[in-house]
Amino acid sequence: MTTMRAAQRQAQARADYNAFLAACPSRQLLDRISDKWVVLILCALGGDASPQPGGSDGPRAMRYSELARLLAGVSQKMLTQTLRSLERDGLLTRTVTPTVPVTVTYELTDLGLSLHRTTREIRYWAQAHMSEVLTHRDDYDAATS
Amino acid sequence: MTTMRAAQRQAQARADYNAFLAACPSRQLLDRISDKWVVLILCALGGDASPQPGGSDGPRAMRYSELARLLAGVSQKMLTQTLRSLERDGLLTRTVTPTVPVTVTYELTDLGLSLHRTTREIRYWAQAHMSEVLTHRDDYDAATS
DNA sequence: GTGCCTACTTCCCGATGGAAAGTGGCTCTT
DNA sequence: AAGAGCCACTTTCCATCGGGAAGTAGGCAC
Repeated sequence: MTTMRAAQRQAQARADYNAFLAACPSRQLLDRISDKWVVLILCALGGDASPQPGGSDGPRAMRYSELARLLAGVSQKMLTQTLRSLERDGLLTRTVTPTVPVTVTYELTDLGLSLHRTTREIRYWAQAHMSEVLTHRDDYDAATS
Repeated sequence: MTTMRAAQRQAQARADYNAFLAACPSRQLLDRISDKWVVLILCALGGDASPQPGGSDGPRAMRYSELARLLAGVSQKMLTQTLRSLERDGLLTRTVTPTVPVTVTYELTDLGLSLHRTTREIRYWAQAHMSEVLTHRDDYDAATS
């Protein structure tokens, strides 16, 4: 029953959802995931901590403080907020272990992993084409100055 | 000469750029492209106007007003601003044709096209997994209410 | 002239994100 | 028993950002 409902929804999705329409739910979802902290959190939990494409050790659970350290510059407020919304959307799980002091770990779900395949490409693209972009910026600024 | 310099920069890129570091230029670039309007503009110019993955007619130049209509909900201010920054970064070109009234068209460059491959995946992901996300949201809200 | 067209640009204001300080629960020290 | 410390937040305050609406520029038609 659940499976059928999911299959039906999927079929409906392919037919109805269009992120170009402002009122479409998929547009809000696109807005949500087109966010720097979302991309970086998915990359972090996906195991892309090292700079090179080949440097991934696969997805792994991470502690809150570990994420805060890796995503240099994120405020605690945004980190918590973003993690909560990703948890609500089913992209990751939040696990509280009653050690002392308490340990909270975050881990990608299968759904989160499927999006990670794309967000990792965004990061790699930014790193791989940085120099090209820098050159274009120089040209543009020189031409418009 | 130009080619060698590009190759050198590329080599340096792979060695040095890491988007997890707040001060790294690639981090700012990641911030820039992890933006809903950037994703939608690239999708629009990449020819993804129809909702289905198979519905692309390939990249094409579009007028300002055409983009404004397709990206429902974008303000003129943000559209202009985002297009300018994408032009500066070399992802698209802006062409003014002195018709009457004036015609301004935007078209992806090769660099823009290479990023479009990824942004289109983001849109498809949002549309394909919308129902799953909706289910998770219901579950989460039911559990935390 | 007046109006109309496209493609912006400017102004104002409410929403959003960052910095920093505060909270709570538990344990270890003195 | 009273601090002190640690982790994971939560709250407060303020600056910046983005949206809505109105204004601008330049050219032609009437």
